Amino acid sequence: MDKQKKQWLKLMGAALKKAAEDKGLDQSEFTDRIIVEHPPRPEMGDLAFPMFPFAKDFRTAPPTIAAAVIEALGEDIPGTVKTAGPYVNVFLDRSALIADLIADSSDETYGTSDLLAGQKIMVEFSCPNTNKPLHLGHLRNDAIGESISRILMASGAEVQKVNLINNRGVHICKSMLAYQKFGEGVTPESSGRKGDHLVGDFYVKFNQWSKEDETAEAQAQDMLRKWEEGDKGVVALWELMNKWTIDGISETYKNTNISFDRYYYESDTYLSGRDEVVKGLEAGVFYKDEDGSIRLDLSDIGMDTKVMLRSDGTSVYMTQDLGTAIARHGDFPFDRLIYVVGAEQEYHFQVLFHALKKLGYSWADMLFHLSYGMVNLPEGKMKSREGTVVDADDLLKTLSDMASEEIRNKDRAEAVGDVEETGQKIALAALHYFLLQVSPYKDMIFNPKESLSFNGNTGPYLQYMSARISSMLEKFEEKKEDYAGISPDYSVLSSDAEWELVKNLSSYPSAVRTAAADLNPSAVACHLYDTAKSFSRFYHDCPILGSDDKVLTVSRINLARAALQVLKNGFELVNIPFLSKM
RNA sequence: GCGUCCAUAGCUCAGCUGGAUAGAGCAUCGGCCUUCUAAGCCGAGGGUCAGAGGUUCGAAUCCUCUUGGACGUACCA
Repeated sequence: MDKQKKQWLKLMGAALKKAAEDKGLDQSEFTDRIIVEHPPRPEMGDLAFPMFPFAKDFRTAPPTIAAAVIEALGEDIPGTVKTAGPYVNVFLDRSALIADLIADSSDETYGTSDLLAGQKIMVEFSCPNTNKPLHLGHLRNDAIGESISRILMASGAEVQKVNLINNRGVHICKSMLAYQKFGEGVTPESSGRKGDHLVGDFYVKFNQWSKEDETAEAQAQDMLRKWEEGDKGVVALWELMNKWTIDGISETYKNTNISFDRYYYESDTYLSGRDEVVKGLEAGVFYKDEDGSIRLDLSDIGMDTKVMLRSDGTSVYMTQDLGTAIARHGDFPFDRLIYVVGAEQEYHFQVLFHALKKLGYSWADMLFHLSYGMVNLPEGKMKSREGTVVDADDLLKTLSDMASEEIRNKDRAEAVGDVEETGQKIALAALHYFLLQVSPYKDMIFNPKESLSFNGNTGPYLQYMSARISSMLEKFEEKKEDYAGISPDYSVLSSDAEWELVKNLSSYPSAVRTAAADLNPSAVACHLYDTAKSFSRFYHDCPILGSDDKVLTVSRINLARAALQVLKNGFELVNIPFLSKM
């Protein structure tokens, strides 16, 4: 559709100019002000050009201009035009557009572009703590980060996905301490408990214990100090338990199709961050406060001061992020670094970016905080203390089980083959679609009862449509000989349902472009829903294999194939597994 | 207090750079399985786009104020 839009913009520009000349006006910048739209109802046309903006220049009512423009367009145009009050509505040459679509959408490159060619973009996301398993909030982060990365790649950028493991700090020591006291040597192997959950259990245990024993917090601090000093026993335990957690979390990543090109560990970067702060102090960017801490003065951007290094010389979150950013630019000289991090850390990133700028790093302007909203429950925030946190693995398991049960209830077990595997893929579709259909920056509500549905505007609905197309195409392949030598004729695809589907499929690339420009996967997710819905209507209204007209069958098959390709390509971008059967 | 963000159907969410009668799903009610998978399709009801001003030929969209909410304003991450 892009091609046609551009073509019509040009035609419309020329026509406006001609109409202006006829009136004795000389307005050469008309073309910049032309707006293309889509009429609200299909029977009104495919493209709409409002004439309001030119009313002043022409000193005429828009409908009159519309008529003049149509006059100026003449007869020799690819399609037909009609005035609709102040609008010039265009009806595109359908068969030409369909032929273009079929040709363009033949493979996985449909929807990709070179919009960001040559750009190196680093995307940071997930960033778990190593003291507990992932929860629903992480799943949103992961879904956004992974999807954004894929969308940017599809737009031609060279993308590096990075994860920062927060494996250092007193919260880690709390799990360790509880393990020392109550663990009795239990391991993930001996208990059969997934490593991250096992470590998380001890984190919970610590919090219970600290209520009874008021020295608990101090003991944890003491352990952190020992860790920083390199105490062998503490470091060994730290390494062991970190491995458990990371192994467990990695399994969750694997189950959700999330991956990283590179891992950074806070334990590696906090020291280099400290060096940077010291350098910054010497350079006069930072200053030493009366209390001994090293700070950044932010009064120039209307904020207070911020601690870069504690008075005892230990590092804070900021210290570490400073070191990490600098290390990253060395590893991968990015044109853009996108931090996918919750909105509650906006202040932190403002300070971080400002600090880097003041330290003289020219690339500080290329840092971007993709600030996303929280996932809340109907009763409010998820609170670990109240045990209302939705665990990622539990949620996935619940969804998978529900999907598997659904398969059996519908007597599809035999058709799909591996019920459990299919169930997992349906679960992923449900989850990722649910998380990505919402604009990232908005808070969202997860209602377990309602959100776990597989009907309606959901991921499984999208999968269902792709599965139906697949099995139909399979059937077509079986009787392919019957259609040998039959060529498609797209002028036979004249129903509303077909045309709506064609228009949707044609605008898929622009949905991907929007998603890339706005860093918003929901543009793709929502477009795919429209695709599935359009296909569904087409499929319902238009017999394909059942038609006696072989030309019609072949033409519709090609359209269905295009729909499947769009769904498949889009699924890849929003991390929804494709199923040929369900 | 100050700062940032949000407010669209009973609920969960779309609504592209301002444009024609504001859209989906869920829920409610009513149709459709002798025909390509009913996880489907079709239809009905449901809206003062939080409120008030303003800009504009034209506002859910831009500006100002008010109200309600979230988050932040740590030598936590």
